[in-house]
Amino acid sequence: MTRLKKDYFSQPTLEVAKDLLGKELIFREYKGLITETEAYIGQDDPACHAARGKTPRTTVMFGPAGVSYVYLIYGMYFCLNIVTEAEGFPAAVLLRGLHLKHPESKNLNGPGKLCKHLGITREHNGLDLTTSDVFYVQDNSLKPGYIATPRIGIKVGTEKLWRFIIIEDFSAIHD
DNA sequence: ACCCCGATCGTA
DNA sequence: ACGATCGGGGTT
Repeated sequence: MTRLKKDYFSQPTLEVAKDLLGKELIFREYKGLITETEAYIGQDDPACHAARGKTPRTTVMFGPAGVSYVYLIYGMYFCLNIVTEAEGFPAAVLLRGLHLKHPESKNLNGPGKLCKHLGITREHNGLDLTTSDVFYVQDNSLKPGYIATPRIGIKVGTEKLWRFIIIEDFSAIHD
């Protein structure tokens, strides 16, 4: 059991997005298994926030891997991403689902619900998950099966199957 | 300064 | 099917 480091998040985004399934997200007192992700990859991906270049909001996506990208969506919800790939290449993995195991068992399906329940807001944007002691991803031995589908809520780039969902039911698993 | 609209979600 | 709610970013 080891914490995922810079080298891990620097891999190709699709690899990271798939491999993060089943890994443990730790945020303060919360711990849960990642059950759903989406990949947003570079300026050729029209659905990527950084598709039209670097702006104040998307600056962190151009930065080093393993850093959080948190943004406000629809004026009401926050979404949590982890930046991937080489510095200068804007890409990230959106965390869309978490099977919370601690301090309570709860299925957080949806990026807005995930952030709301954990208390993740704009103030958690730009944090380095590879050095923080309270916000990071922990490796484990799980190798869950998954399916790939189009990404949710976008109007462009829908032909890419860049959403990944765990098949297994983790409701009975605890550490 | 203005305006459009979005990587969502709960309610109807 | 739809409204809530507001900031990012392009346009005037």
